[in-house]
Amino acid sequence: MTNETPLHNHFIRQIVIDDRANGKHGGRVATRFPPEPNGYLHIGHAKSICLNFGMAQEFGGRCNLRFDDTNPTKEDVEYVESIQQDVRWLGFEWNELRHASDYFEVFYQCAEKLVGDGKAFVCDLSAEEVRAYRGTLTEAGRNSPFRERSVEENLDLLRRMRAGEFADGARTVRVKIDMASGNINLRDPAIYRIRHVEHQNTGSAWCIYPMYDYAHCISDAVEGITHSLCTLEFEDHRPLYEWFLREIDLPNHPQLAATLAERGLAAPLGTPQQIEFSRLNLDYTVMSKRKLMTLVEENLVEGWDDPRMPTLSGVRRRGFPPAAIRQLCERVGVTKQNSVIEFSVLEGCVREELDASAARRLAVIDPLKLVLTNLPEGHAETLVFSNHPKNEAFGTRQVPFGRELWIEREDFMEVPPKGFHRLVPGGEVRLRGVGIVKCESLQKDADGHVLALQCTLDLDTRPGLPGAERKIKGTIHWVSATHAVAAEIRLYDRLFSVADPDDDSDGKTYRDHLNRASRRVVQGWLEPAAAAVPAETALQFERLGFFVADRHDHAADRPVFNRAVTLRDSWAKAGKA
RNA sequence: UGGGAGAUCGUCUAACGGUAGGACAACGGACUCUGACUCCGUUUAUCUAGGUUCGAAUCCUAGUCUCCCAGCCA
Repeated sequence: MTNETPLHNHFIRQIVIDDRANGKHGGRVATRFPPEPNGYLHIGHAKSICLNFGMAQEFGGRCNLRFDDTNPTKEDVEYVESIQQDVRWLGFEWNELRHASDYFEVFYQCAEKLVGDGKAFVCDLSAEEVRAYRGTLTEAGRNSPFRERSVEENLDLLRRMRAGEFADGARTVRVKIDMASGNINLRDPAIYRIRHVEHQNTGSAWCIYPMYDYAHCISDAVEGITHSLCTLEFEDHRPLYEWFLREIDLPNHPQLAATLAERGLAAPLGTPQQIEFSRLNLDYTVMSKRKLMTLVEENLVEGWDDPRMPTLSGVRRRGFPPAAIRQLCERVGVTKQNSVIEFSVLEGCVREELDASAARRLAVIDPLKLVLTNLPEGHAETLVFSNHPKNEAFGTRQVPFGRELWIEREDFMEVPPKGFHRLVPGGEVRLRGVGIVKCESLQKDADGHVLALQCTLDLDTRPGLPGAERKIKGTIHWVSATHAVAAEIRLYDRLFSVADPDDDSDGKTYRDHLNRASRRVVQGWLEPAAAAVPAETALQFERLGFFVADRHDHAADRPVFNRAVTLRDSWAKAGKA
């Protein structure tokens, strides 16, 4: 079975181990997974989920799911629902479900403190003016002309902002740090903006909304998070994260969070530490929410859960098991190096997991008729097949067999290349579980297209007979033509034709690199026991690949299967097929 | 000509002054009633240049390259 124990230690685990050894945070470990509900989760998020929930699990700690919903103009309940579903599907359960918006009152109280302490001010500059005052990467900025307003005036303005007296964008609340800092995040960043819009969680209770940098650290502190794990791009936000925590000093000012207790929300105030790690990127795919959103909105794919999408709902529908995604995250490790993982690593994880967990079935996706001429007309029998070659616990099943069969068209060649182990005119091959057949003759249409093969079955080679031991180089799969169930088979390939679709240096964008052949739908034939399976069951169709009964469209009387991944095929790879 | 971060096989990732190891990929072979799985083997790496040291991926110096930051996004 799949081994999910750590391959090796990583720097974040080491930090946690050291912190516990030093008694930091009283030895507690508390993490959180903080998605913004503005899109669907993707494989990149899976790394963060596995890390955050994994560290908490490993050290007997807690991990919250927290929606970072501080910008109502971009967020939607559709996303908060899908995110919960995806986290659970991946195999994790949160300690508590929180929203940053649960803390809006706390953020506001903290803002009044900052204003009262002379650390924050209300700024009347427009967005363009702020940009002009900010300076550039190499030039210092200038102080806002409103920076020296009195505490009284700032407090009055802040309260009137909250009360809704001002128009969107008319004012912001900013903290006073250093307009000359080399770190632009420290040039008096805004902590509140005015937006008269409904919020998916708080309705119309607020018209001022906090900014990420301000809200995130306070949220972490309020939840008693010990290790706040985030991606590399937040590295130069860390000084700001620490500035807020230091200036607000929640542990020594618990009254700022007093409203939480009234609402029954535990608030074990602490001082969290932000630690950054690199994102998970995959080649032949895009991972930015904006681009994924575009693919969906412009119908370049069939929704967020299109099996070609790197979204968790997409890979789920594709048939990738959650254990494979977890294994991927384990295999890629946790470091601060930017990296792009080869898609084959993911496929390897999927094959490894499915090889162990998927039952075997027979199916033909590109049928060619084969008639066993030495069996009587109407011959019918039922064979017993093992469901898994290495695991008897999977049991056996009955497979109907008859005189007329479907085999895979590519398993027959009139003029075979060297090394072809399958069926050729006058040649022999083993029919899986049946015996050795010899191709005696064939029919073609006017175009030379092969219509059917006439073969004879060597009765001495049926299973159980001594003749069955006869060595033969090839074994092919088949399905009884009279019993086969027609199925829609969806064959997927990578969505993009280039390794780095994000690279637009040649003037082309990711849209120009969409793989037109990434989805192919064919009609195939299944043995009855393959069709009968419930939706979302993963199966190996022998010699073809791993397939999953489509979550939404599959029904036993109208089967629909998605190909998750092909089997490794050293024959095709040799360029012979 | 600002600030922050990172450079180890093709790709990820170990080694914390003492034999550069593992995984995936690739290639070759064994096995096989799945050309699968499994097993065995092979190829390939310390960004550069100096220095310290018996010994450097690791420490020092100077470079080079890559990534991130100028939202009232997260």
